[in-house]
Amino acid sequence: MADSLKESIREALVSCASEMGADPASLPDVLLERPKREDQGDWSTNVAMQLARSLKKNPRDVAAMLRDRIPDGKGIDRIEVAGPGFVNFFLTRSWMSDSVVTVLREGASYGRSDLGAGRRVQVEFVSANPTGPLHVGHGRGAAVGDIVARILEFSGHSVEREYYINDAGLQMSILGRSTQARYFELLGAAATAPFPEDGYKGAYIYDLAKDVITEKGESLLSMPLADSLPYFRQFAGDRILATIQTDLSDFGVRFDIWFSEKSLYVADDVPKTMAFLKERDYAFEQDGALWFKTTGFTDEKDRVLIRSNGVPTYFASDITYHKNKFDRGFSRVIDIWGADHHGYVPRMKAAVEALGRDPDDLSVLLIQFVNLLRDGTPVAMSTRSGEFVTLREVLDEVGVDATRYFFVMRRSDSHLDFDLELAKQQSNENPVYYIQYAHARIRSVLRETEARGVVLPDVESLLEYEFASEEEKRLIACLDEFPKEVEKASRELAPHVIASYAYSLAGAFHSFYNAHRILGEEEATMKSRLLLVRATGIVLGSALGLLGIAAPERM
RNA sequence: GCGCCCGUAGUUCAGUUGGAUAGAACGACGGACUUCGGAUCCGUAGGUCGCGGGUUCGACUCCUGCCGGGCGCGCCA
Repeated sequence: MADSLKESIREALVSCASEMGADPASLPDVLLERPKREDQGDWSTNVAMQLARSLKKNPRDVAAMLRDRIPDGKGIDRIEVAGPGFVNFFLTRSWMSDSVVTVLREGASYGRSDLGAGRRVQVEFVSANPTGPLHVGHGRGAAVGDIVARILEFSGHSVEREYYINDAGLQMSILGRSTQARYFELLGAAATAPFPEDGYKGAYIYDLAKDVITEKGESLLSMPLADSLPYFRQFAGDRILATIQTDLSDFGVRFDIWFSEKSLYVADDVPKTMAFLKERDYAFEQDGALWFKTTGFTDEKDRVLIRSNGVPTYFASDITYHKNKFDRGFSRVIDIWGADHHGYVPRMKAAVEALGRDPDDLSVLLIQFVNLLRDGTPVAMSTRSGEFVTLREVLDEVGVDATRYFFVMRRSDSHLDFDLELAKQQSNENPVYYIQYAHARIRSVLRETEARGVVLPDVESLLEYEFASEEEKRLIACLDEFPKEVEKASRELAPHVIASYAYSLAGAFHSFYNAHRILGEEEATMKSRLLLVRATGIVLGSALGLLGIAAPERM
């Protein structure tokens, strides 16, 4: 409906513009929106005001001219000029059954689009060092990344999900030495292997050390520390990665590729990339180090790639890794980082440009911190001391669905208050259950329909029916919005758009359900409402699917 | 000191090509169907959109100065 309306407006616009001597090529895009108020029509456009600006005409005159040139019929009841120059469209009731029929015809693919035109997109997220369990902050990144990937798939992209394992740096050695020290400590030889100053103090290190004892007994006690260290490092790293993988999988987050940083060094990719940059004059030597030349890019100063002691920086690894990504043929790469890395973005963009790509081929999504609360008071967390709330603990306490929803209910780049008690509550304070309850209710009504032997009519027969109530109208308008909301979420990489959409759809349904009976109504009304209920179930199911949250049959 | 983000109802937050009377949830208060699920619904109160200037027909939105909060500014990762 909106599309054909847009076309009519477009034609009228061209006709007006040519009469007033404007260049038809420079006309504004026709933007249709649903006004907030009933008396402002079903659809509204501000193009008249847009056009008036460039023509230096009175917006209301342009609007009136536009109104007179849009043909009646085609579902339009009347057109009004309002306010400073809005053109408001009041539709005949038929648009509602049209919309419901569209949903029912398209089913689970309603809302899908080919916005991405099948382009290959990579989403890299979480990528936490395998030096400890995932904490709450990682959880938010995991939820956002996973849902962004789902949204991109739904809007026609070919998506790969990747986890970058930082297994090459100093951190892994510290992990190994920490585990080693705890091993000796547990076996009463703490003095032999003192705990490193910058070591990982979390209790999980003791668990790892116990596991080593189970595997190896006391056999590592007599070995020189330097000789057993590689074992500890490998063992601890592997175990922790396995834990991370289990946690993510239990959180409903799946990865296609687990990419090891180490593999970049095994294949000599880092030196090759450095040579690549040098050849193109983007890198130079100074003070015994190799530097990335920022001149000409948006970053503020030159950065070290290879230290004077010959050890590459994290930045060098990262450039190499991103070159590797683009070499794999992705047309777009999305990185999801903690917001504390925001200063790193210009540098990485500059690097991408030096690699010969458009800097916009890389999108970085910054995830703000999670402020964990219990009954309104902050839960103390400190990574350094090893006291932090893990993702696992939150999942065990509040469950997957509520955790996912809470992580994406706000914009990713704003701080998030996560109240554990609230998330657990199965009450009206909790939006997750509100949404799921709507779905369960829908399934329940449809089960009851079947039990009473009511046969749903053909979808097409709905076109003869006119929905009349405010609640039906609001619900259908909401169903109608879904494709646009998906598009917006996809364009802006914004999962919270879907989260709040699901909430309003559930709300529109609850209002409808409360105001009207379905079963037992006069036949045409009953069957039309049943089809509406079914359509709502489809869209609500899709929205929940995008969020990776269960759409329950009953609760 | 420089840079990025943020400041909207008591609280937590929506609000992007600048548009109509700034929205929602929670909390508070008052109500609802003897039937399909009350984990629901309906209503009321609650705002100088941090403050001051500017741009214009029109600013929560754009520009600018200040105030307040977060984060970042390494041959760390």
